[in-house]
Amino acid sequence: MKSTKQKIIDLADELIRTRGYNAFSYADIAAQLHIKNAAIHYHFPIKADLGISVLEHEMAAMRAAWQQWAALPEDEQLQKFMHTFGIKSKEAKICLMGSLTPDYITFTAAMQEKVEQMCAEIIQWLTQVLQRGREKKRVMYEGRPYDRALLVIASLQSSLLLSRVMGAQAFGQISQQLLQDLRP
Amino acid sequence: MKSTKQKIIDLADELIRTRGYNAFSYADIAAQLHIKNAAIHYHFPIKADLGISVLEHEMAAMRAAWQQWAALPEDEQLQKFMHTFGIKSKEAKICLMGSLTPDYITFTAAMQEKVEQMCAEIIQWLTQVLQRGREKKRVMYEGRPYDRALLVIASLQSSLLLSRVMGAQAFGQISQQLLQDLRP
DNA sequence: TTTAAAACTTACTAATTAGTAAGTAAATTT
DNA sequence: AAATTTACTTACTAATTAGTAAGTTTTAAA
Repeated sequence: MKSTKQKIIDLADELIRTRGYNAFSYADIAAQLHIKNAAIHYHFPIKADLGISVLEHEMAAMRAAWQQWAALPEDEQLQKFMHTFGIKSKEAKICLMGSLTPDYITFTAAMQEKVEQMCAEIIQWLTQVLQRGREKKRVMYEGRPYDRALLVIASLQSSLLLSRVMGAQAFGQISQQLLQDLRP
Repeated sequence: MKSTKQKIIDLADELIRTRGYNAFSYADIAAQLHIKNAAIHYHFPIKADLGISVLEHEMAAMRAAWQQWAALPEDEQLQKFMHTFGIKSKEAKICLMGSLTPDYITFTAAMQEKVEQMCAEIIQWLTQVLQRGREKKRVMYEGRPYDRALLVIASLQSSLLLSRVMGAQAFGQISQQLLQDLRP
């Protein structure tokens, strides 16, 4: 049985991914969970506290997945990573980066920092996978691993944004092209 | 001398690109232009009317640019297109697609349609440039031109989003990689 | 079993939101 | 010069927003 706090985080996560951070309110959560507005404020005094908790939860889940994949060849780790985006695409959801970076300047300093940390951590992981993958000749590309990591994450992020507008097949089309460019 | 209506559209465009559609209000515009709230409602009865006008203006400007470039070789058209994103990146602004697609489901049907139209038109132009460019051997890539167009626009869109969080150099790093993959 | 801490609800507030109705001034047309 | 249209302002409203203060119930500890 999930705690109320966890239910709030999960629902906030969903609302951020579907409607956006500035387009959901405590009232939306209260109504859906059959609790009162103030109950949310008890767990998360201000909205940024909830936003930060959602980010921390997402990062914990990502780190857990990365650890599970750690022993796999780098090209397979990459495919697993892409697959998580594919799942989101089918649910008509977007990633937290895609949802939160457009509204970035409306956030509190503490939340901006969390968003920055998340982006940096994802890019760092991708950079390492791409670097080792190239060393072991599991993937191929020109230029610096960091730069390629930026391209990959940027493409995946936007593929979710575009999928909701242009149709769900957009994700597959973009990720296919992305993989093609990385084939050894 | 710009009309009040045009000033409202221009300021709304800037606010959408910096703060996001759901994070700016008629009051923000009224204060900056030293007019009253109701003056904006006179020109744009509901917020979606203003949003749609911003989109139509952007599309008109884009079509004008495309026409100017029409005689250039396709790889140069592509570089010009990327350069417009580079300018936005330096201004810490994002493209309308990047700003509006995350909030897509909170829009009215009429505005959703406009966003869809804009995305479709940009992708269509890019598809044609990439197709002709490959025929003339000015650019090279595997797969369908439409799929490659999706990848290109997705990368550019997200490069602006990431630039504000990870630093302005991100745009250059991503677009460099993008061009590398298209080199004949 | 009393105490106390945790997890809420009730009942608000002050600010902001999009949007409207009625009136006014300025420009344009007749 | 009179009539009309355009471009506003004044003065609101009803709903929603994040957030708070004080009280109540539930859970757990001493």
